[in-house]
Amino acid sequence: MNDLARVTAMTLSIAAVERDTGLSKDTLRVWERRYGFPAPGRDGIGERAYTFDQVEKLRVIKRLLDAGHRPGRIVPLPFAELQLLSLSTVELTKRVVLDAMGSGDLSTYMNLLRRHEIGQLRTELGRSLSRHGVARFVTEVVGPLTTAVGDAWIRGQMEVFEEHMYTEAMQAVLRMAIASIPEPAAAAHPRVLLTTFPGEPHGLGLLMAEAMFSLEGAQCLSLGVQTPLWDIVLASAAHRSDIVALSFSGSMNPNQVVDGLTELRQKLPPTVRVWAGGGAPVLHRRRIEGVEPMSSLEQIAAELRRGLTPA
Amino acid sequence: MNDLARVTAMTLSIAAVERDTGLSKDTLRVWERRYGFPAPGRDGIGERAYTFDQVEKLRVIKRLLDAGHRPGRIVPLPFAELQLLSLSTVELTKRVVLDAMGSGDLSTYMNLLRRHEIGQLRTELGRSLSRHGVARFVTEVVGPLTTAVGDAWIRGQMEVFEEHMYTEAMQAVLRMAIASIPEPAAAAHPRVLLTTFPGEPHGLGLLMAEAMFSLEGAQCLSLGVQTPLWDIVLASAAHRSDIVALSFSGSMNPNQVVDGLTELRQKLPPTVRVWAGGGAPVLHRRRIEGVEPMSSLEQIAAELRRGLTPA
DNA sequence: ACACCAGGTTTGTCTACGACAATACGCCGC
DNA sequence: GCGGCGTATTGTCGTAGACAAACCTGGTGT
Repeated sequence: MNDLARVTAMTLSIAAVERDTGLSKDTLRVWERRYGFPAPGRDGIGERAYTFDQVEKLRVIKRLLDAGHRPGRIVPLPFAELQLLSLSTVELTKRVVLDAMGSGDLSTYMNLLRRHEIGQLRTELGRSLSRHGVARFVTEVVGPLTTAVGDAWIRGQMEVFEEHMYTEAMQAVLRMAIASIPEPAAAAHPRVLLTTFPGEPHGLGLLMAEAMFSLEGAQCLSLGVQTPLWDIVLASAAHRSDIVALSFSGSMNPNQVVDGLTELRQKLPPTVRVWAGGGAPVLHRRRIEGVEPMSSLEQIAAELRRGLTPA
Repeated sequence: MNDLARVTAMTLSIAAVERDTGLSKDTLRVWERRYGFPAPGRDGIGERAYTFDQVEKLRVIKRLLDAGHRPGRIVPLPFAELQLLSLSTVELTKRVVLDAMGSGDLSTYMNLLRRHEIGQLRTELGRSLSRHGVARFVTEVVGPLTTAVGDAWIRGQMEVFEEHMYTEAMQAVLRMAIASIPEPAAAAHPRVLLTTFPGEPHGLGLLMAEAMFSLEGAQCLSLGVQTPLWDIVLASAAHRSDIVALSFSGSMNPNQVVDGLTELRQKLPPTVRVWAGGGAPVLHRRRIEGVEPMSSLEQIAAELRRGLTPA
């Protein structure tokens, strides 16, 4: 963080590495102690100074962690082996990709994205929306495509900025789709509050859910992403919501998911239902009292049609 | 984080407090050492257990910090005095509010927001957009209104969830406005990449800027918020952008702003210009070599019209 | 009265290393 | 092959001290 480090820019501070890799400072220090990597040099004042190569390797490691590998096994590995591992991780998720590729023009969209033809991508997505209607577009295109994009990222075949481009394009299309759904008659329909927890930046799941809810006539109020817990409670009261719907991606820390949901459940009145959906595996591995896991977008519609009699 | 704490839910762990207040664990511990507040109890395993009252007070303190107060002065103060301070902080920002209120129906929108009439708010904003056109809508309504909302939050007169509601409603309107701007003829216009740094979650500034750029015929590519530094560089290369435009709100840590901009400037080719705008005071207090601070939305249009001859 | 500089205080972040609870692995017996 | 139990792994929290950068304050010069 001193001038030398900044001017030469050959090294990064621990805070910069935390920002770039998503690994906490505590974790970085404890890995250094335990596995001997990363072993940063020190700058003039004795603070850790990481090289670009180290950060590069850390990013690959982070991806592999998210894909299910364990630190003790992979952190000590040389860079080349990590890259091999990245590719072989394809196996774990092959089914999803095959599903995705089988069901339509997903590969078309993926190719447009890879070529950074964002305008074209948005046009094609809009066309698909018109052709299939909102419901099928969301369940058969947006859902699988988003999974495929996340998957490509895990395998190291897609950069973060490409995922951002995808999110931005899809967001534009989805918001247009949602705006096209007519407002429901006021009463007799459930009121739904949608948001994500702090630390969860992925908003596409939220928009997909909002579309599904709106199609069933629910009165939706979205707070966007990363709402503090206490504000979810306040907003739920202000909106008089029947359901609080949360979205969790695989990038969320499982502890934060479980702790947060437990805490939220306690702070909300028992009459308010909590629905949790998204790609985070922890949702289905650990049951939480009073929180209903949604395993698919279709389940939203199904549950709503079953009526809101207590679970 | 043990079961006792979770089940009784009368206390929060230090991680939960960091999440709810935005104050780092390090800061919380050092305040306890120095000022004697917060002085949390300990749970069964010796970890800090914060009460709701303490968290409540911490949130007020955080607001006051963002408004320019200093920890040593305010952290030891009793709760009642902090609340008084919150209100008297009106002075600091009075001018902005008066400006805002003077120039149109901003108070109408503020009242709708306070009453949580989000549907109505969106309708009225859409009407205003149609009436004034995109450019005037952005500079005379969105800008001042966003400032007024942030200001009300500083003064403790608006909850975070209300700010989220506002952001969501405005985002819908702005995206529609941007979609209505026709694509420019391909060549001869600058290509602009828009995004924010990690840690900066506020996306409205980005959308306002995108609207202004698009109106001037620029080819915009937005990555949304919180793009890692290195991915900004990659995206800039992929998009062959002439300008990288960043947005910073007052909530950003000044150090992260300066360090990040310095680092980004070094990683980008010198031919790519870096424009930094938004409400963060640090942008105008400290000059950064090769980074051009934008003090207003109007300046975007002005600079673009001046042409892209080197600054 | 205003600008500027020096000296002192404040403040966030970094250092180090030990400890422990929760989770996941892997072995064993069925 | 599959369920249960001991062991290894792993992230986070604990302590306390240090220091650079930012900020305030008071004094001097113009």
